[in-house]
Amino acid sequence: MSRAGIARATGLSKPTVSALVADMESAGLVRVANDSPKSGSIGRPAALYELVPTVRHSVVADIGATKMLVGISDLFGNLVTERETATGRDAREALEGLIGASAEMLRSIDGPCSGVCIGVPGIYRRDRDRVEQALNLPGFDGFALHAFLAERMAGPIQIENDVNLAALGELAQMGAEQPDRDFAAISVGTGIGLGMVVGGDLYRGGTGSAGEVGSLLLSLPARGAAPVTLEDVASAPSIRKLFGRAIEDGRHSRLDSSADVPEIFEAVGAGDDAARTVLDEAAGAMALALSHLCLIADPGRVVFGGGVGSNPVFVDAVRLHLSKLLDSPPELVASTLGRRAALVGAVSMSLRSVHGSLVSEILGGSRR
Amino acid sequence: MSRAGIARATGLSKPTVSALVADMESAGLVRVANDSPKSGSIGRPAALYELVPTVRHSVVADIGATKMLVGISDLFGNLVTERETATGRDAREALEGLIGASAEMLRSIDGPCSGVCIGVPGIYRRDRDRVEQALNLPGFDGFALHAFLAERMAGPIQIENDVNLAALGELAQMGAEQPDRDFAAISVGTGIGLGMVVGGDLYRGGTGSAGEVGSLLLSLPARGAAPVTLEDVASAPSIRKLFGRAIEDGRHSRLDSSADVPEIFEAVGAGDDAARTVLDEAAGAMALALSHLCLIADPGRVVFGGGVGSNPVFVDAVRLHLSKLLDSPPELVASTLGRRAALVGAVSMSLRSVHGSLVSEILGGSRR
DNA sequence: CTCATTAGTAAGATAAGATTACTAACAATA
DNA sequence: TATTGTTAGTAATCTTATCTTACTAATGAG
Repeated sequence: MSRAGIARATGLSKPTVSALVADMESAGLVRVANDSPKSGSIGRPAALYELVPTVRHSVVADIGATKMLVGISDLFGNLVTERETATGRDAREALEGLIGASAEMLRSIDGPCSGVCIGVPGIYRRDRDRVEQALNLPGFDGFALHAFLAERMAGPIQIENDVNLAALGELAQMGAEQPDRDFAAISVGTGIGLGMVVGGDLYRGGTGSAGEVGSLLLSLPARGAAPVTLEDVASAPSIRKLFGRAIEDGRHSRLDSSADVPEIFEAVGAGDDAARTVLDEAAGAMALALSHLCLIADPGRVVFGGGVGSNPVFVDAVRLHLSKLLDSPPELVASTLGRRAALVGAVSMSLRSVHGSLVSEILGGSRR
Repeated sequence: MSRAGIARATGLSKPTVSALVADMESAGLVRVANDSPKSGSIGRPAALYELVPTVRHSVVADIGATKMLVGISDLFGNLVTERETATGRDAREALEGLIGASAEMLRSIDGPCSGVCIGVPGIYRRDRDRVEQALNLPGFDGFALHAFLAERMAGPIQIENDVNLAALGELAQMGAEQPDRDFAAISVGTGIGLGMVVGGDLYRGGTGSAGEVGSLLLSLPARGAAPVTLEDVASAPSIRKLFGRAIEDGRHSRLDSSADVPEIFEAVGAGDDAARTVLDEAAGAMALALSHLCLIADPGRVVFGGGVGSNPVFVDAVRLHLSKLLDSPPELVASTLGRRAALVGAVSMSLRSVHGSLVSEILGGSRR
């Protein structure tokens, strides 16, 4: 963007913009872009300025049950480095792996780390600095994550639920094309989670535990009977279990009773009876949950992610079931980010905070 | 608030504040309060300034199915006048009654009307200027409310769903005591509606139709069977109907089969069998819907309003059922605002806009 | 080669607001 | 009762971010 363009966009005068840009350039925050046109259009060619992407780097990570993604992001949100490692046996091992990997990756970068954003598979409560309901990873539950990391890493540390980060990732992915600032991202894999974006920001709820749709009840449990939740029907382990049971019940199938979810879903297209039954059950339950979500929160769009959720066969089946439950169902799409969704969201979240601190730093500097 | 206090609160210097306050005082927007202490504490006594409540008035209204509340609010949110009239036969008659009543009430006020906020029993779509799903009032559905009112009334016109306004009303009622800026207000009466406050603001959803919980399905409808919604079990008409049916089915009761909802609820305490059954069914369904709401949106508190909802018997029953469905259920309380909830909310909403326009007016004036 | 057009700079003008130092008005205390 | 400490408010001056105006720089079109 040129100085004159900034002046037009902000309403500030050209001299003011020039002075500010000069300050920022001498501070090393911006530079003249290489692709500034020397000619081509009428008038004096503009000197296009761009952020120097390397003045700040942040560490981003997504800690999963078995695998962990760690990366370094620059100011543009480009992942300069990225690495996938095993999570390890427990929380401490995972975090030490994370710290080691990030330290090593930061060595190839000049300048310090100016922020950390990590996604965790559970509810993180800022007020108490505790991870809750992190069932997948031993030792995570009740862990004081912020205190642990603040001692060992530089810069402000942000911790967020992985599904919420995935929602932010989808927001970043949609980008400027579609300004869909209100939507929901549902992740269906080992568990089922929901992240909601409201007005371009994450919505966390009153106590920070919004989006725990895995525990959604499919109906009022009969007296004494065990309640049946969405996760009992539509998560990956449940789908496998239900498929195995369908086979035992004598349903026809060309697949083995220990088939994997992608195999099951693929078999549906080939007319597999057991696979069809299981998919219908899972998609029907998900559609019911979605109908609740739409009537309560009315997201403009729903993005499905995770191993099960990003499968188009699943999304199509849910869409069909939902159309029977709602008059005007929202747009359902399958995520294209795959397993990197939460990492992309972590980048997006750290960018917000880094940009904010950059602005106040520039203002603070010029006030002196 | 004193000039020195404003300076401390805003971070501006005392001379600046003094100049601004002097401007506002000469413009008639603020005045020295009568209760300024001439003595009592150490130091020079502060001259306490207050907004002049009568510089702006707005018209607020809540249009119900049968009755309509119209009032005039000053800058403090005091209802200077308030009137209850019959809604009339259709939308046009209601609106003409509203316009007539407000014009008459405004005559006793000096100065013009600086804003209008009305609550309607249906979804209002700003983008299309259409009321939708206003089933209770003939002629309302599809009515271009804003265009109609803008021709006949002065100032900016705000139109909002009545349940959303009731939620705002509860927020205003809670006031500064409890800063509960994330909560849900459920209105249970002829219909069932939900208003959500997120971060102190109304949440309307992607298409503006968030909170239509009346249509929430209690379970996946069996193939070919009619779906059963929350409203089919827990709304006032449904409760009466179910009670009548329970009597027909031979349940014991000291009440007539045409008993009213308050009578039915009161009978529960006396051990009435049929009443107990019906209450359990309604409260159970509501608890299921609440469990969905909590898992999805996690409100910090839920306020029940409306004829059925504000009945403590109902709230107690829902609380009991909900405690069986959720590990940590939110606080459930019955509204104390009664039928005036939406009107109070309309006052609150109009205050926000009037305060906003006042600020920009003052700034605009001082810039000249 | 000149003119229209757009980018950027220089120098003075303006005004919002800070700083400093004062006066005003009270309570507490000797 | 006079003094002292405390808080409220004002007067005069100064900073500084910004705008305005008028300029130069660099290009394409004719």
